[in-house]
Amino acid sequence: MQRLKMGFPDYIQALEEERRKIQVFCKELPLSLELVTQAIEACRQQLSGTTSEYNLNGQSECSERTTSSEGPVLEEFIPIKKRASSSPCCDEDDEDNEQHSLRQRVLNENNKNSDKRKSDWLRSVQLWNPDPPAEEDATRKVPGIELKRSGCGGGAFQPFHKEEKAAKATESSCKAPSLTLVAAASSSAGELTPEKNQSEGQRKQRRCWSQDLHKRFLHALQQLGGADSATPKQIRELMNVDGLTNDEVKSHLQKYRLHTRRPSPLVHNSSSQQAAPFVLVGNIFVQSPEYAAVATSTASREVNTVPAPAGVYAPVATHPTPVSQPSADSIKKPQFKKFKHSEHSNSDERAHHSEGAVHSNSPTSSSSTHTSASPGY
DNA sequence: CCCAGAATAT
DNA sequence: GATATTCTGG
Repeated sequence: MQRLKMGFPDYIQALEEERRKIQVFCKELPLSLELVTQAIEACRQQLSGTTSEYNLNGQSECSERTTSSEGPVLEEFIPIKKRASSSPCCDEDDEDNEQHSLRQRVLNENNKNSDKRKSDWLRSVQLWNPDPPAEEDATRKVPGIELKRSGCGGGAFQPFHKEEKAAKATESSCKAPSLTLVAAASSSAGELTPEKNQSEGQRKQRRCWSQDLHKRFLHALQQLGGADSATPKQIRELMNVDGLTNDEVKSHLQKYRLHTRRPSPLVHNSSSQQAAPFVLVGNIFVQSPEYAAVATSTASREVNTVPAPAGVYAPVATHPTPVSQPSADSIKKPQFKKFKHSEHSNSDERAHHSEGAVHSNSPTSSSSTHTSASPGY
């Protein structure tokens, strides 16, 4: 009950207030009245008797401070259901059976669920590649708790924020020191898992699509004229990443396309139509006021600036364009099989990304603007 | 048989 | 949800 939130005296007060209200209906709600009255009674007794006991707060042990380092408070959050899911990447230990959920884990430092709005499917792309079991990373091991490393992918989303990434020693699981957005750096060689010889038909090790990897992917995509016209093989070749397989690219491409087409067909509740972070003006995306307000600092307005450079992914803003209500499907259209990309009957076809137009971008400078070219990713 | 893409599985 | 693998069909 709220007892936890308000402390006894307050609780009693609340009860009394409640009783007052109920009293009006004592005819209709005799029992309720009775119950509340009893509750008040009970509370009072306890209050007088054992003062504390409930005392609320209930944060008892947050004890575990992340040892030294940061001083920041650690109240306020308490990861509710942090489930360190599988730990596929980085070392296939997998198999995490028991889970002592309770016990609040401290290490929330990395917990930044700031936004989440659809657009960035990419946000979830992990940062580094599997191989190095070597981490031991910064995350302090809290003595008693051993958080299952979620490896790369796990599900932990690593919001690599444009800024901050720099310092930040307390990275969470993934985040290998390397990588960090160091533009070229890693380059073709470094990455990739050499592929352990997993004899048998073991499932392949999960491939983690690091930022760099994804960049290459995007880059290749651009050169090929968009996700719709590029084929896995071509992409793989362009990416020139050693060890990368067609299937992996294919899979990634599939996901990419998926996220690209319809970011989030969800909640369009009547009343509060959420303002999309970006709006389409002419044929370019710009930040909508609402969002701009939040993100102001960076280049106030500037229409042509497409999505923040950081993201690398431009929020595709597939426009609602609610034409006659799609009613009950459109989400599933097994209908036509392979029409390849080419003819589009008026049927669905919501604002396709401007693939064709993209091309231009000079392959060489992947770093800089990069983003802009993305189809709308 | 190779490949792409969709559908499933994990 | 992200990847991997399997299923279809060209």
